[in-house]
Amino acid sequence: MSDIGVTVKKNENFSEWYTEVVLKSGLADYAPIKGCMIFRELSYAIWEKIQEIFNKKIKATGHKNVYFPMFIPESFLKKEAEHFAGFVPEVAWVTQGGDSPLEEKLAVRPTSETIIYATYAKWIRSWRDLPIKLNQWCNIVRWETKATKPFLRTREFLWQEGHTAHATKEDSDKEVMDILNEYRDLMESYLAIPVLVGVKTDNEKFAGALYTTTLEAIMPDGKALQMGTSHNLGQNFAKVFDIKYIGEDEKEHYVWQTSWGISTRLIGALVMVHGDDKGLVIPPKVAPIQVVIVPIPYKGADSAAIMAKAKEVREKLVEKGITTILDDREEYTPGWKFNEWELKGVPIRVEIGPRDLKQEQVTLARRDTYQKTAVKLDDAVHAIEKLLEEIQNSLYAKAKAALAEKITTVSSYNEFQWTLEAKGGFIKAAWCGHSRCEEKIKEETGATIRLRPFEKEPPITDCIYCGAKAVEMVYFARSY
RNA sequence: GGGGCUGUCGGCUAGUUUGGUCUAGGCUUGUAGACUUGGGCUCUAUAGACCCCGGUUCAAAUCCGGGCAGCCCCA
Repeated sequence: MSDIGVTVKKNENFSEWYTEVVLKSGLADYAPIKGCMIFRELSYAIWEKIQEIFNKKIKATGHKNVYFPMFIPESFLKKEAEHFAGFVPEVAWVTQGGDSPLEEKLAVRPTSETIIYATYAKWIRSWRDLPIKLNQWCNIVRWETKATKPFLRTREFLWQEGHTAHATKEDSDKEVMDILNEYRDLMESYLAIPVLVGVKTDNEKFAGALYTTTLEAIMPDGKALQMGTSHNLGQNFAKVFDIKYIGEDEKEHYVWQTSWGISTRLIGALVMVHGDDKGLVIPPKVAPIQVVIVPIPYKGADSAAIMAKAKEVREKLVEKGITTILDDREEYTPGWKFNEWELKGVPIRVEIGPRDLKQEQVTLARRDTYQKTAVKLDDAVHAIEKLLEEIQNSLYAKAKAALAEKITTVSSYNEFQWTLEAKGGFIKAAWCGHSRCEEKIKEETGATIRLRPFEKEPPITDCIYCGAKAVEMVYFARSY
């Protein structure tokens, strides 16, 4: 019996708990290809929600969606040396078509900068062509050799990648920040996952970028998860792909470019941050099903009246734009349904039984706290609307508190190591700004600098590793 | 990157140590029916499996080798 639901406790074996929730809730299944996964109905519906939200945001600021080929000629990928070196270890290649070998092998895109920018070179002539702001939703292949995990690290995943070209550095800087802010809003206001934002160090920046901005969340096991990145590519790609325009000054200039992306990894974050021992907990704003109505038709009770009432409530909710389903399956008992919908993370369950009918009420059960309340039929819709909002806010508040609890400021390397072992999470420490210290710390502890925060704080000590004068406080963590 | 472990009906598993009544057992699920329904009811009937390739052997789910797939732990 117990093996229908989640059998592992979240705080006892986090890793196994995650795997169980993902499989049993119906989010995903394993594919018969190593490191690949099947996005089932539930996770794909969440992904569609994310697409809907983000599309609305970027379209409002003049971006348009396009689709470029998934095959990239080797020669394109090679053009930007740093970019090529960064991606080549995990590129999957197509070397043969039918029976005959290809003249030039083709990369299955690990990211699309090169193929898109080769085309930008063709399209951009004048300052009047700028800015160009395109985005695509597509799949990506990175042939991971490390252990894979559904949503978090798979050989193929889904994402969106935005690619823009601008006349000036100022414009491109602004684009990087605008997108970062939209990402942040998506994560915090919709997915209810608070993030830290800042800039990556040179070691951790995107291969070929001038600088990379990032959004980082913390997971309950104390590991950081990179939720999204927005890069300023400078003129690196413009120079190798020869993307030039004639300015108002009648002179030739290279364009300034940005690229940015979020992936289905976000779904993994959502599972880890909000889920509990009973399964998924999906924030109302991204829940494919927001309300489930479970009728409770006793033998001898007026089942017809209960059903009629259930349908009436559903109609009213649907009218308000609340995604509602009525679970009228006769082969399952209410108790069974309760468990199933909890496993699937539906934010609110509405129970309607003889008792409710008699008192002209419905019973509301919230997924996040299991709290049950009775509300009068006339107030039901309003109460549900309010409760959805409250659940959304409460999930965010809870995650926010968890994030705050997982940030520790340390003033020595000893304390750093001790904290990392005992507690994990983000560790805020003073850093001299040199890659060497960062590398040594990574080697010795496995932690990397996740970000250099935008909000600068004066260093409280010298560099915790080398003792030289520190330039800033940065956030370290072990990460997924 | 390093280490450990696992693969048996759709799911969870017994059997593997010590090869042989294993014609592979149980629970759950599926299907048909009855009974129930406020937290995974109960009963009856029925369906369903040894990951793949090779080796050892009179005999392989069991031992050996390889492959494929998955999980966990550490960095």
